[in-house]
Amino acid sequence: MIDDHRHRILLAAAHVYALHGWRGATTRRIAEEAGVNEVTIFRQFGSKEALLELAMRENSRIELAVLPRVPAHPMQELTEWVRAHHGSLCARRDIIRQLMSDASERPDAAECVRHGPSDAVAQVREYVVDLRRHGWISETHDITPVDVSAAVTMLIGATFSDAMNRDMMPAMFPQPKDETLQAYVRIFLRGLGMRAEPMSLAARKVRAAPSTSATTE
Amino acid sequence: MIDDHRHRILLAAAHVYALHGWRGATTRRIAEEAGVNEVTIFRQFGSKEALLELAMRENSRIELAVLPRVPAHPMQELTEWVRAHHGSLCARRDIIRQLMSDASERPDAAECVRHGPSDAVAQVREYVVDLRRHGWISETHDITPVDVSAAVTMLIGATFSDAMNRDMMPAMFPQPKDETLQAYVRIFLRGLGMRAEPMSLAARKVRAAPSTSATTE
DNA sequence: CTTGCGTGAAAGCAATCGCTTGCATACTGT
DNA sequence: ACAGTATGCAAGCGATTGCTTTCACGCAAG
Repeated sequence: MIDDHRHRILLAAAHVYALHGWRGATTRRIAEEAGVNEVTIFRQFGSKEALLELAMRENSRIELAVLPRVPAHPMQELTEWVRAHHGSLCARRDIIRQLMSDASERPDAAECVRHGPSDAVAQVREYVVDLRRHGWISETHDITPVDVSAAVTMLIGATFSDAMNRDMMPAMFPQPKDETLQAYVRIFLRGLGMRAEPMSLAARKVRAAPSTSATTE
Repeated sequence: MIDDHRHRILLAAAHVYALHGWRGATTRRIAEEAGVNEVTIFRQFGSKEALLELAMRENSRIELAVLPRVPAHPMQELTEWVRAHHGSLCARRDIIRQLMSDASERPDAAECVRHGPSDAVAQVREYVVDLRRHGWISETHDITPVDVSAAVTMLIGATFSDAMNRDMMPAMFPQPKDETLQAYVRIFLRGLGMRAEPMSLAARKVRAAPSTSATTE
């Protein structure tokens, strides 16, 4: 029973915070939303600050999908991953927006939102390194390490912007979500100089050559 | 004298709002920051709502640089434009963050922030159309209209994300700002299948072929 | 000199904020 | 049966909010 109350309060706190931010997330509103007396909040968590800190730690983390260790169908794998990441960001959209604006007053709010995109960048960059290692991207091309790094940041950034802004600035997103995300990946891979098939050197690692993976879904 | 007061109050209102959001931008704080008695605010603007509405209308708009009507040095022109756009976004970074989180409570707050990126997308898309018309991008390539549209959204989205997040998530941006922005443009143009020189058909429109414009600065 | 007008200083008002207190009630384990 | 714990309810505290009122001062135009 007590855990049920704590859980409901934490959920309500995250929900109210997502809608109204730190100052707008009053203990009375959270209590009402949780169907709980306001005093219960203070007896269980001590203070509004402690409650929201807990609620954010448990509720602002976005789960990352995993990219395969060795690339088989880059276009397809990356598109699927980007869609999953975009979905995670959308699910926490309001909370992320509030955290980012509250960060100027409560620096620890930034901490909650920092890891998501950073981990995403790290994971995709690792995947791109594997792409090069397995011959999908020529190493002798005129693509510098800065290009690779920036391309990854660009893909994650565009996905982030899409998740945060699509509902708010429709004119910025003339195409439907799914096709746009897929196109992000296509531009990304083409911008990195990806081939339709991996080079002969590493070709033996791939069982069947996926000849259309770069241009079709 | 009276206009000087109004101006100082509007500036202070925008500044305090950028730091503390709607609820945190109290009339007492704004008055203190403006070096003005609190009553003066209400006598001049009527209410906190009217004041902030005015302050936002005058202070949240970001100025857009212009792209040349006919492309001559795409890589260089686009990079310069993206840098200017990034700078405009950074200058209003805090205000944009607050507006985006306040949008769930005050829908008209979203209005202030909507036009910037949308206009940017429209302008770059027009530039890309000109790129194709002048032969910088093959029309017969496997690049669909959705790709073009998404690429533009991607470039603006990555620039937006860079401006909003770079200070908050350093791990997401391992490379320095200027090189990253330039790399965004490079990935963007390469992802669109841009050539080093425009095609012969439209080549006569360009006086001297800028042979290095796609790979160098 | 007088008449407005813009301003500052001080006080205050109703509402809301985070948080506390006191007391009654219900459930749980021994 | 008893003690301990978790909860609800009502009331209230001091602080802060947006906003108002009252009075006094300075200053420019008639």
